[in-house]
Amino acid sequence: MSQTTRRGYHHGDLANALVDEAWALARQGGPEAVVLREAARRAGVSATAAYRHFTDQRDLLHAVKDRAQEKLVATMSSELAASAPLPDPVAEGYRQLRALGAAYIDFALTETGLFRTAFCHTGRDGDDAPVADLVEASAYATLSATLDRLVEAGGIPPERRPNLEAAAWAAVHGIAVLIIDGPLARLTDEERRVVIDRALDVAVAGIAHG
Amino acid sequence: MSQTTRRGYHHGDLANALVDEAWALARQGGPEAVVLREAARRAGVSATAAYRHFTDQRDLLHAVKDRAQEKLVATMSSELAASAPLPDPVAEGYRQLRALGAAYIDFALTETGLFRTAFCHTGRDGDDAPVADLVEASAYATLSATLDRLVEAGGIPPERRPNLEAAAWAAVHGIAVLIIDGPLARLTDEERRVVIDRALDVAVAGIAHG
DNA sequence: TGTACATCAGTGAACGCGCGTTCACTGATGTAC
DNA sequence: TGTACATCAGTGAACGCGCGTTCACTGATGTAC
Repeated sequence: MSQTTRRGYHHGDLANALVDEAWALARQGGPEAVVLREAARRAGVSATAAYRHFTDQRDLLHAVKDRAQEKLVATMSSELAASAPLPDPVAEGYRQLRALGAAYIDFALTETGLFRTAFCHTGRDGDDAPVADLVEASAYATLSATLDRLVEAGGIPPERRPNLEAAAWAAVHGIAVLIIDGPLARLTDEERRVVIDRALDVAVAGIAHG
Repeated sequence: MSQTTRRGYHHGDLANALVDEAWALARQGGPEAVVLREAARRAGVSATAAYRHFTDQRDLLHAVKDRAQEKLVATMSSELAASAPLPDPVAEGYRQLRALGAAYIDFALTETGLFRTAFCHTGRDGDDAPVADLVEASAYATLSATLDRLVEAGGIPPERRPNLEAAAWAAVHGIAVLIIDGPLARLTDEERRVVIDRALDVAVAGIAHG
């Protein structure tokens, strides 16, 4: 398709086309599937051409990783926005928290390749983005804001507020990873649903009482 | 070293020697570092010799994976046994739960290569061991037994018992993964200590109240 | 509007890498008689 | 105790693979005059 939009010798927007193809590879096979030569092939271009736009294969992978992270955040946000708020602000805060967690896990299970890519090593300097980077425009920020609202509404005493992001994140991330390629991979869909539900209950209860 | 114990043309115990070397590779570089040729090299043997004892590179990796899982369980068990019990059975149950979680995370952070190997794909049939397999001789069994004791002692109402293993496991696994190569990788040692502590508090509270 | 020329964005052949794996082989070991 | 022979456990050369990457190149584009 990017091939059909190509006009003549010059591609026009090869950088984006390559990321698109790499994205498709990642989506289907995770970060290991992001092969520079294959992305170029699919874009209808010689492998060398990629080096006009990316310094490295890692550079290309990193672009996909960024996009995958954005997609995760966008999915969570939109799922949150789509749901109906509750009148009680405390209940509403907890509902949001649970919805965020559910959306995170759902993304991980339905877009496994992208999820794994969002959390892969690219080996690039500045990779393993420090939390500081994540605070802006990320799942972390959304989560953080939700927790803040919960404190304001009186749902969580302020002295228990610190570091709740990490605890909440760990709970949902753990479930996602254990199901994706850990010991919970063999569960049936129904068992899986139950386990996810239970884990979310426990996580929310932990934030409420711990 | 395995080279020095070698007597003559026949090695004597090449299978174990290869796993030892592969183990050392995994310990230092994770599952990707388990290179059959390198393990053979280190064992002082031609690469081909490995095929007398393992059908595949995957087969060798799987042996290391098994051993890494056992090591994780052994570490958790011994750390649990080494700590002082509390008089109150409920408090003791929660103390054990927390100690197990702490040991799990500690193993993940100090033996990262082995931890990652314990949870890697080997692509072998029967890999991604179903939970059923794990119930015997595993971290899962230890956790399960601890939760059972907690129910018996009255620390958890029986109706809230189901699926707590997965929830607890997810919490500690999530923290470990996020720190090992996720967004929490850049924390200082002190921040890390605080985050782990907080996450354990929240997880235990969740199990107690959720 | 036309031309000269720098720059940009591609090409395609080639390399090195290190791996896993196969092959035909040979030296060592153990067992039957 | 000695010998024949099957079997076991190694050897070393070689292959194919597909990758990332470099190289010298050429076609297309845009700008100055």
